[in-house]
Amino acid sequence: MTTKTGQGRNRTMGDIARLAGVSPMTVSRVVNGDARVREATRAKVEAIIRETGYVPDPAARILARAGGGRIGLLYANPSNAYLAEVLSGALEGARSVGLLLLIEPSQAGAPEEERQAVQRLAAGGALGVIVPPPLGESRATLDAITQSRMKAVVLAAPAPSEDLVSLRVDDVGAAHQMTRHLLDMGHRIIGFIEGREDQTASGDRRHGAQTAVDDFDGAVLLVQPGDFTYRSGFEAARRLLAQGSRPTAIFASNDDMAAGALAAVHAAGLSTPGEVSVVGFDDTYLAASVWPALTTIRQPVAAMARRAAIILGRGGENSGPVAHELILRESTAPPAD
Amino acid sequence: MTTKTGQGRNRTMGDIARLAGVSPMTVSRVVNGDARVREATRAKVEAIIRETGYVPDPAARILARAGGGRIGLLYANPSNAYLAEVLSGALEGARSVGLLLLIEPSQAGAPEEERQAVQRLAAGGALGVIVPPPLGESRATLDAITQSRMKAVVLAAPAPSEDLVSLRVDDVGAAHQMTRHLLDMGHRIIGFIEGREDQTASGDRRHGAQTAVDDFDGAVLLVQPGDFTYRSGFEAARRLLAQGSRPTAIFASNDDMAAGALAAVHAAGLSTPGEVSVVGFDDTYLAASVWPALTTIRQPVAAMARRAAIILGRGGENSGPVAHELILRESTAPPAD
DNA sequence: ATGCAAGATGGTAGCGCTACCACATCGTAG
DNA sequence: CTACGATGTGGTAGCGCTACCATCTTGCAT
Repeated sequence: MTTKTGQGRNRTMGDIARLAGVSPMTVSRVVNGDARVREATRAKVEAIIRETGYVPDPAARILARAGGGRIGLLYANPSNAYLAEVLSGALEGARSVGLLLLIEPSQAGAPEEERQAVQRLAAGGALGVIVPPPLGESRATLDAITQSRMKAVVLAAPAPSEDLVSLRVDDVGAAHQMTRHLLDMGHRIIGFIEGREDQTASGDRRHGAQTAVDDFDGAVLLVQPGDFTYRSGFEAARRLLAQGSRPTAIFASNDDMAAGALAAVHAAGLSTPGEVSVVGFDDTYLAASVWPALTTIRQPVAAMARRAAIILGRGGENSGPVAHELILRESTAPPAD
Repeated sequence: MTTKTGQGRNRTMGDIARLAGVSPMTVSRVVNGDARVREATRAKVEAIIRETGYVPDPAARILARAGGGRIGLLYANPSNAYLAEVLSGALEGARSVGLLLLIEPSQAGAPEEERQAVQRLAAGGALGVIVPPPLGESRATLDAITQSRMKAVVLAAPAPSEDLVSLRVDDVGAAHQMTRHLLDMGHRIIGFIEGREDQTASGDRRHGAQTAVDDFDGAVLLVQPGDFTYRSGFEAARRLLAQGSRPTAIFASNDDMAAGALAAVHAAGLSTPGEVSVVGFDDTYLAASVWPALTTIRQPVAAMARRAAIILGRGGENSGPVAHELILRESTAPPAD
């Protein structure tokens, strides 16, 4: 296979440099968004890049940056859509700051596996790790990370220590806002389905809902346990609906449980939102595909992951809460009276 | 039980060589399973490797292999639970054959975007692409791939041409098996909710179900259109249940629609599986989390992706159907009577 | 013994890119 | 009009690994 003409062969940075009449170094700077390149030069190089469809070789890049410039993303097969969003956000964020993303499978609940996953990342030269749930609340993973002296950004969980940055929405505030929304609509008896106890967000959401109700005269919150699964939402809702004073609205701590609650409401021969409003949390794809579509709280998962990558790259210790959004859909209405 | 002291920085091949008292080249041969290394030498090197927990740097490996050794994974809608599985399977497969996986976002339905995504992969030196649905049935993507002269393995869709390998379960056979299962249980009126018309699998599944019913005296299949969403499943099931001769079982072409059907059955005041059995297809996480858990067909998505990576790496033209599995859960029972 | 193929091993040269430092420019102050 | 920091830009040296070829051992026929 001869490749004299550039047709089949992949172009290298040197080729681009020659075409643009600059040195390879300058091309590298342009590609990596280095600020100190004159605007005219940058434009010329960028034009050639666009024209040739040049893409820098990721392998060479990783290698050249040995010891820096790579970050890791751990994932623990959370079979949900969450991961895909984290992934695309992290990918984009990493790209934007010129970092390489090392993706490493872990396995929540298996300490030894978790430790090894972290070590593979460390061995791979990652200087920081993005840790999506549920790994973010796992001692094994967290300990392994600090032990390897890597930085980390934990997603949707509290910062477990000073060194680790955490990116999460204000669960308390969001739950408060959602509850307040139901209250303002006229609901007075609100059912609340709690999430798994071992996740900090569960307690936070409940707390937010509780304070909203407490601040409102004549309103009550009926709490039922759940574990974030559809099934637990179904059962918790069933219990809620069987109570003497039936709630006119049910606030489930996540969308899966809200979907379950929806099914329970229908199974009880009631309508949504006519007789019982149902709301969720997270705004996963389920929320929009269920019928009626769920009013819920949107967590900007992809954006959080993108920001995590950037923090790891640029070192911003930016740990403040991420903005959430109340998404109004069709599963809520004022109570019938 | 593996590593001893994983402390910090990764070792290089040179370190291992020094520790073993051989040259780096020999270590490389051992790592790559080169036959011409004396048994004693190999054993010694392997011992050191095990002891130190050394892992060769994949980037360096690929770079040294003269640009070859990478494959791409295209992904379209990041909110698909499917993707997470494809990703982990592909990652594992790529690793097992020493390939670097380039992950590239695309955008189904936007031909220009799709073309560019493929080109970025080509420019990145990918010698093959893994194409998960729905990209596998998109002309834009497929054309761009052949045009770039890359190999491709299309997941869960028919091979669009001779050059492209396809990895998919036998949809016709699986649907036939599922239907047969319902028939054997005693169901005679079976509702079928079809998938999106533009995906080949939809027609295949319907066809499989139809032939199973046709071969069975006194059984009928009531078909309703759907589009693979929860909502369409809900509505199709509602139509099915409103018919004069109500089906005692509903076979939805995927799990999302089955979940919707479940909700419709309950909304109609009927029980599952007591009065109406409901089955799905795909075995996504939804299938197991819904209540009652769905009897469905498992597509080994991760395994398919792994195999795709291996085919791309080793070049096995292995295009045969992938084994599916009928998963029996709680949503099916003989018809009440 | 001696020669010679086959079997093991080592040395050298990059793969494509980026860190680091040196060197041109340029502007502005003295 | 020189001095000097600030700002672009180029040169050089690897990152960790593997081709490729050179070299050194062996085993065994002659």
